[in-house]
Amino acid sequence: MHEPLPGSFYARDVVQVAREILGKRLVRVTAEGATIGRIVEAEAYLARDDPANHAHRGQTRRNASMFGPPGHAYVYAIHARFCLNVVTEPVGVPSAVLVRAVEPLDGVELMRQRRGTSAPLNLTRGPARLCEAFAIDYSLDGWDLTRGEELWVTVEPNSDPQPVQIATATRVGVTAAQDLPLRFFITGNPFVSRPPRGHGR
DNA sequence: CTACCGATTGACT
DNA sequence: GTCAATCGGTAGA
Repeated sequence: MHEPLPGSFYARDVVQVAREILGKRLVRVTAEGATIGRIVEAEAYLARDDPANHAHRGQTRRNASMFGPPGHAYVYAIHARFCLNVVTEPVGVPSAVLVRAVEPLDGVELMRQRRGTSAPLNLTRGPARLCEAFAIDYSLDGWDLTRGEELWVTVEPNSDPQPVQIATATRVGVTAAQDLPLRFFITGNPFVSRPPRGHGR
């Protein structure tokens, strides 16, 4: 139970991984305890022809993890907050999936303490919020998610007989390649960070 | 060294 | 809906 997904899950096309990681569980274990959440929203960053990818202009110290093995974490900071990606595709191909939101399943009280708020929707809805709730920072950049220790992704037990319904939209916040349909989320899940562009009244 | 700026969030009108 | 705090990464002088 809570077996980590193998490297072969990540060593595939980044869009396929971004879609299939939806509905999986993100597990984080520290001395404080465990937190678990269902991944409900993710974005793909392509190795080629994607100017929104941090690796678009080549390898730097920051994005080095994206050039490493699939199934490792790429953690970066933006606006003084952390975001979590999982590295995909073979070594040397800098693609990754940004985990944008999870639905809290276990360890909710610990998430509340770390976030300093009790409103459920504010705990893990958004890439930097979920990192704070799960105590994810630079110390986990490059971490091997296939080890099944400290931080990993696992298949949800008692999977729904019906597969999750996936919607597609444009990525959030990017200023380059704004029109690429590379954001994926579970339709109707309230923990998705924001409705697709053009939604609402 | 300085200047610019972003894969965000939370406060505010 | 709008807007600015925030700070490390990157590029350039």
